[in-house]
Amino acid sequence: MLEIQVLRERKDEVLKKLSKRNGLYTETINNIIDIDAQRRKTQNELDAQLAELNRISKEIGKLMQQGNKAEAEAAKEKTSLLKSSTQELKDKLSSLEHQQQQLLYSIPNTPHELVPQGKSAEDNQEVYKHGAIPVLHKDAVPHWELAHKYNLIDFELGVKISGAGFPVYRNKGAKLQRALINFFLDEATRAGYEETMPPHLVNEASGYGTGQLPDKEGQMYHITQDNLYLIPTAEVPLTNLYRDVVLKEEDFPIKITGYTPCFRREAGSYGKDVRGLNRLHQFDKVEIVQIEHPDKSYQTLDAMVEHVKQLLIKLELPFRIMRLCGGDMGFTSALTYDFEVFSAAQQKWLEVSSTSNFETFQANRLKLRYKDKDGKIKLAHTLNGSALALPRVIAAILENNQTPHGINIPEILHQYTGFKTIE
RNA sequence: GGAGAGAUGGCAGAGUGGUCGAUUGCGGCAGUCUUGAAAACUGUUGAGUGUAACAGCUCCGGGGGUUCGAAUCCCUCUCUCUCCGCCA
Repeated sequence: MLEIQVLRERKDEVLKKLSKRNGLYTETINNIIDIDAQRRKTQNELDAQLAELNRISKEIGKLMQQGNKAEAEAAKEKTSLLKSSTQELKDKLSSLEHQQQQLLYSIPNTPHELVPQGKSAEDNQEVYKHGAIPVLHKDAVPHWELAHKYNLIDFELGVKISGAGFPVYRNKGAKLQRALINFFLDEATRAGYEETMPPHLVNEASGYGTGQLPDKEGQMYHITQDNLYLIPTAEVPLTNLYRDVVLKEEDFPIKITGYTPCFRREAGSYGKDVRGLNRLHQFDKVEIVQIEHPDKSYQTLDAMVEHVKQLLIKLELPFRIMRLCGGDMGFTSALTYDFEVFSAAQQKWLEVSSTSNFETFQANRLKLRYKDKDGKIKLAHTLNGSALALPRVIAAILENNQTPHGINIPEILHQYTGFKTIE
């Protein structure tokens, strides 16, 4: 959520930045500013009347103590008019506040100056590329066939016990999952992130904190009986650890990592794009989150991008880094880098990480603040990145490393898997 | 699932209708003292909104109500703790 002061004081700048996104926000923002003016005016009127009411009440208290019943009664008379008019103002105020809040929720984050203009994924900017595209043998097949052939993942069995999008990993397929999770967590620990194991179900307030609610509730599984949501990413519990927190400057940076399964209802998209591991309702991911001083957050974003980059290099996967354009960037983000690995049998790039700086957008909702040197309380910056999401990494490992005799496991994983090949 | 107790400032813990935005202790910060530190002493120390700065206003788990006036009374929701039951 954008800060109302920013809209009030730097409207033109905000509108200019937002112009990189799809959608028009001028009218909404004008509307917000208008409502805000009314809201503040109403607040002032109300405050003045409440001050008067408080003054009279204190007077009555004194009169009662002095036993001056008659004057006390007279004073009471004076309050009745104030009471009804303050009530009216209160109602008006809460209605204005509500309207303003709803409108503010509907404005996405302002893109950073590096964000390219553009409507869709085609307008994203490639900023880095690494590794050669592998040339596969003539009988090479996509990962879902490999998964079947080597008994690594059983999609049909998943359908039986849960439904489409819930694969059952088996044998070396399951062990490869576990190996990757351990590898990612170890790398994050080495980079100074605190390892955590957060809850996989979160409450409504947490959903609001990171921006999944109120707009995107359809993407989350919702347990209505207890009003809990299955997390679509560890970003939600990890970032919400710092909801309603006032940090000290020396606490920065806060670096946390965690492995969790992720649950997504993902209404939409069918056909070839969703075959095999490309799109799932449940998948595993190691997330890295940082909470940082506003002056340093872009430096930190670069460091996080570098961290993810090294993971893919160590896994020997060909990949590219895309700077998302305004039209493709998430609602809450100010700058996002997507990592895509090349899946050689499918002959396409698969997104395996999204690493973003949210600036104060999440912090504003989370009330995640810090006290600066002058004792002023300010919003912190939040960042997060997948490091990494497993399924598509596995798809690429299986496809890219297949030979007529089996699949080679990247060397860095040998210590984790305990095996070097899948035959 | 059943029964009971509770929710107050960073923490502990008072406060049962009228200078309570909140006694006190601890912690934090500043100062005195000290070569320095500790101890002791003195002062200061919640958040939001608002203002040029004051003032004012709001906040004692959330929401609602009673009253001229509520941290204090009533209703309701949520959460926590204790005991019993069940259970990895």
